[in-house]
Amino acid sequence: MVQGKKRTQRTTRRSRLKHAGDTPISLGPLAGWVGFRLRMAQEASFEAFSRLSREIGENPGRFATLTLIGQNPGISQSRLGQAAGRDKSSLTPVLDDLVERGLVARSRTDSDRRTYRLTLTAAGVKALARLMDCARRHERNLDRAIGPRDRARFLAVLKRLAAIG
Amino acid sequence: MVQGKKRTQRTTRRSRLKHAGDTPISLGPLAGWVGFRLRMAQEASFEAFSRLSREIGENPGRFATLTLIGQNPGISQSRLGQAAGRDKSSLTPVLDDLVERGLVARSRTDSDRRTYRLTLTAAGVKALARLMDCARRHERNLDRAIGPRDRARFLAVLKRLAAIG
DNA sequence: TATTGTTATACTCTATAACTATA
DNA sequence: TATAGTTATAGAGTATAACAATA
Repeated sequence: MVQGKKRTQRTTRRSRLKHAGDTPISLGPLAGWVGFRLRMAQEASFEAFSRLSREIGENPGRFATLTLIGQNPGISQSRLGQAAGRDKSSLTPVLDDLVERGLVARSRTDSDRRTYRLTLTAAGVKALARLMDCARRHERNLDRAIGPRDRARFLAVLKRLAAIG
Repeated sequence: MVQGKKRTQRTTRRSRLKHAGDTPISLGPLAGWVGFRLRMAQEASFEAFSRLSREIGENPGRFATLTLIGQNPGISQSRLGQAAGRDKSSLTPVLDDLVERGLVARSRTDSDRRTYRLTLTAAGVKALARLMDCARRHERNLDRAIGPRDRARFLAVLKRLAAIG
């Protein structure tokens, strides 16, 4: 229990893009499919961001959580879960970790003593700022691959895809 | 051990896109970032494909493996791992599962008795065909969200993104 | 010595169900 | 009864390290 407390440094997938293999492998119909290419692109992007955030000693998975709390101070854990598309029980260890490391404060409200109000501490604001730097660098790298001409259109397509049933 | 053998039907994230919340949550800078939108799009796409393949009693995670074996008959487990970007040890339970269910055949070679040659069985070919149907339907759904005008360009961008260091 | 595949082990992320305390 | 959060538990997916068999 409370597994989220242990912070490991080597969740990486260093071996991910090893030597591309002797003989090229046939991808068959996969090669032209959006679903497949979407997954590959997302994995590459996540991997690159992980690397950057690990350089500053942060966990890429915490970034979205810190951002959402910073952007919506006083948000409850359940609301946060909804926004991130995760069950509230999944957030308990994440927040335990962030609180223990002094980045997030949980405070009870008077009106409804069941819920917590989540806010960033000063250290949390700082950590988020560092992660934002990483994210900006990361976005610049992605933009370079996308090309300035295609960016807006690409982003619009991604938004439409995220909304499919 | 050999955890891959148990097939669960409820790895789903039914609660993923629950009621979109009373008050809209501010995404802040996340909203305009490719990395974030890429993740959301990929999750939606994976979720949709999971649903379709579950309808036919198949695991979406097995699709790429079956496709790669079907496309490269006689491939070894190590090569397969390289192609999928996974460690060979990660494939052992996956292949145990596929072999146990009679979809894939492992046969030793004479030339090098360390490696296996992986091939699809007749049942494997059939299962793959059913998954291909799902994938085609899935692609049509994605294409509808993308729009015919943007598709080629979108795919090209995804390929470039997958290649970032 | 190096490589193929397996095993033992561990860690992340996620979920459901049952629980406590509030409402 | 219903909701917010926690705990117990489980499972998928992945990795590293050590190992046996083979090269």
